[in-house]
Formats: sequence, structure tokens, C-alpha cells
Amino acid sequence: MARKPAPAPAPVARSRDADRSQQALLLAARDEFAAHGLAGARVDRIAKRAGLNKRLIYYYFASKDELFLAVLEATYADIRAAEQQLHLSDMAPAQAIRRLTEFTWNYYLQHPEFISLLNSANLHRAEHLRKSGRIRSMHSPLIQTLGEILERGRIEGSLRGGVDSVQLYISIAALAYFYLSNNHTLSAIFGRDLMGAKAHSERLSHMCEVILGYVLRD
Amino acid sequence: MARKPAPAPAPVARSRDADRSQQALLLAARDEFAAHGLAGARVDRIAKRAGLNKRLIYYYFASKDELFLAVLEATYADIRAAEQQLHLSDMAPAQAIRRLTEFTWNYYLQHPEFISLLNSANLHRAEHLRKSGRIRSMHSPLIQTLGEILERGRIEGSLRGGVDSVQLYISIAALAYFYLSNNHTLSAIFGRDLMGAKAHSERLSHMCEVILGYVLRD
DNA sequence: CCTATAATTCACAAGATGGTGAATTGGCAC
DNA sequence: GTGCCAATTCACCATCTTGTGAATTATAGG
Repeated sequence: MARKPAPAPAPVARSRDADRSQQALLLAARDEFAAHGLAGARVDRIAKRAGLNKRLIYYYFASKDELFLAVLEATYADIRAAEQQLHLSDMAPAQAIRRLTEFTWNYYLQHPEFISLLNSANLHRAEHLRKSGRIRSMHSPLIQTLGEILERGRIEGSLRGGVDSVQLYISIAALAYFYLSNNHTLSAIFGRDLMGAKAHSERLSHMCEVILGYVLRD
Repeated sequence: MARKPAPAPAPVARSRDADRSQQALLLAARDEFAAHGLAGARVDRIAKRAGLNKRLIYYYFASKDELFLAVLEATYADIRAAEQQLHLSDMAPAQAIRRLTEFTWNYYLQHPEFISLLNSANLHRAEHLRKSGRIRSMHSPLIQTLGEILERGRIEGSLRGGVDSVQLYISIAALAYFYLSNNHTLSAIFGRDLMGAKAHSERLSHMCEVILGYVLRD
């Protein structure tokens, strides 16, 4: 019955655990960077949020900027993993594009830190990303899949031809991202709540109409 | 020939000029905030860029945050002034919407600081704007104009019905804004230049196709 | 048990940063 | 020309911020 002590690393709770500490720092840093931007983020606050000594940030990540890069890498890894679950290639072309639109909207909605972090990365001209070989090798495979879907739809006659998959991908992302990223200024200007459940479902409907209205053959 | 000394304030170059100094600070601040964000911006650098003593920032604007607000207000005033020149009501509905799309694209393209400043404002949940009565009274009149255009098009049969003018306005802005705001991360991921002249004209074409494809009656 | 080393804590420094009180100077009205 | 006030300069501070050298402690392996 009783097995011998597992040779595989038994995840016994230790008071010292490098992996756990790094993960805690990464999570705390993600929240801090998302909330305040790179320059507004405070290293002390990250350590406090993680419940760890500030020195560990430099022990594991060397500097604030490298920690930021690590956060970005983890963030991209997360969305890529979620994209993997989509299986768009198994679906009818129009259906696949609707699915991608819905996925994009829901992912951004459920991961507001993703939007904020990307904004910070762009404020710094994506210099962190460009230095990261790890991210450059993480091109979204979605672009190729999307291209195949568009081609399939064109051949079978359900979709119009001449659609650039990169432009389309950017547009789908744009319609969701901008609404969520700029919701504070937009609702200040329009005096209209954009973040209620009803507003959200209306936005998604609108997005699908715009995107499908564009790709569907007349 | 020679007129008498103008009774109106002769804009003789004075070594001391409150208006000129405020304007210089505002411009320098706009560039600094756009380049580094609110937290990343340095008050000393703003003064230096303006060629003025740092103390003047506090003399005229009281604090870094109030200076940021002043920059936002000026920025909004600028785009509102540009929008005034559009005269969309004089045009055929479809033409007006194309015009608005082109205007939006070109304005963002020519005013990258606008994008960066809005991102900073949103990072701070637009708290600056919400405190500013001056901006809350600056609702974009474009929304109403756009609503009228959509209605006009629906009646004459050139445009489809059931289009929400706020959703449409946000979508037009989104397609331009996201592309330009996120161009660094996007081109890092896609390995494709997005900021060349050709890429720009392709993007504008795509935007018009998407928007017009949506509003035009089939 | 003991030891080597990885993980963590501690105390601190060097410089930057937003902000301010008080002195100074230039221009305008008389 | 002179006096007044706004515009500008000067010197300075208190605090915050990233980062580090060295000491300490837990843990795994022998």
C-alpha cells in the first residue's frame, strides 16, 4: 500500500522554495506594473505584495526592467496557451472568425492586466520585447491559421477574397482592446456606462456585426 | 503709411511674458508626458525643455498632476477644434462616414502624443478628466452629428438601420488608434513593418472597407 | 549529524525627485 | 524716474527609490 517516498519532487510545503518565490514575485509584479505602469511601479510594493524581501527581486531578476520583461514573457505565454485551445481549423470559416472575435473580446475582458501591460510595453517602444529572443520566437500561430481559414472560405464561396489576415487580426483585436483600454476616457466623454454587463454584450454583438459584415461574401 | 502704435497689445518680444511661458511649459509638458507617461515624466526635464525655471511650473500650475490635467485639456481642445472643420453634415451619408474615418486616421497619425496622453489618462482611470469641469463640457459634438448622418442615410436607403452612433464612433477610433498605439508590439510579433507609407495607406484602405462594409446597405 | 550551498534577511547608500520659501529682477503705470 | 507688482531665479529640503554588500538561515545530500 504505502509507496516508498516518491523519487519525484514531493511538493511538500517548504519555507524556502525558489520556484514558488519567483512565481509570487512575478504575479505581484504583474499586478503592480499593470496598475501603475513601468515607471509608476514600485519595487518595494512588489516585494510587499509578494510577501517577500525586496532583495529577492534582484536575486532572481537582476533589475526592475528585467522583471518587467519576465512579466511580459509570462503574459504572452498565457495568451498563446489560451489561443491553442481554440481549434479554429476544425470549424466552418465564418464560424471560426466569429469564434476568434468572441475569444478576443472575452480574453481581454477577463485579463485587464494584459491590456495595461501591453500599453506599458508600447510606451517604451517594445524595447523589452525586442531584446527577448523568447518572445520573438512566440509569433502568434493564429495569423497563419487565420490565413488558411480566409482562403478556405474564399474557395468555398462563403467569404470574400482579398482579405489580409494581419489586417483582419489587428482589427478584431482593435475593436475589443480600444473599447476596454480607453473605457475611462470614453465614458467620461460620452457620459455613458461602458462596463456594465449589458454594455459588454452590446459591444460584442457590434464587433461581430462589423467583422462578419466585412468578411462575409455579400 | 506708418500707423500709430497699436492700442491692441503689441506682441513685442518681451523678456518676461506669462502667456508665452505657460504655453512653453504646456508644450514641453505635453512632449514629456507623451514620451514617458505621467509617472515617468520628470518635472525638471519639462522645465529644461521649456527653457524656463522649474519653479514656474508650480507658480503657474501648482503641481505635476495639475500640469498633466492642463495638458489633457489642451489636447482635447485641439482635437475638438480639428473636428469642427469637418462639416460632415454637408456631405452624403456614406461620404461623410468615409471622411470621418480618414480624418480619424490622419489625426492620430499626425498627433502621436494624443494617443500616448490618452493611454496615460486611462492608466489613471481618467481621474484627471473627471475632476475637470472644462472637459466634461467638451463632449464630442461628433456623436450627435454622426447620429444624424446615420439616420439620414437610413431614410434615403443608402445606409443600413440599427447602427448605434457611439459604437460606430468607438469602432472607427479603435481601428486607427490600436494600430498606431500598439505598433511596436505588433510589429515585434508579426515581424512586419507597420509604419511605412505603404503600410499606412493599406491600413487606411482596410479601415474604410471594414467601416463602410458595415454601414452600407447591402 | 554536518556541511556546503541556495534562499533569505538586514542595513544602508547614492542619487533622484517633487516641491517650497525667500530673494531678485524686469516692465508698466503714473 | 520711481514705485509697485508680476515674473523669474536661487538655494534648499524631505522623502522616496533603486540597488547592493554582507550576514544569516534553512535545506538537501553525504
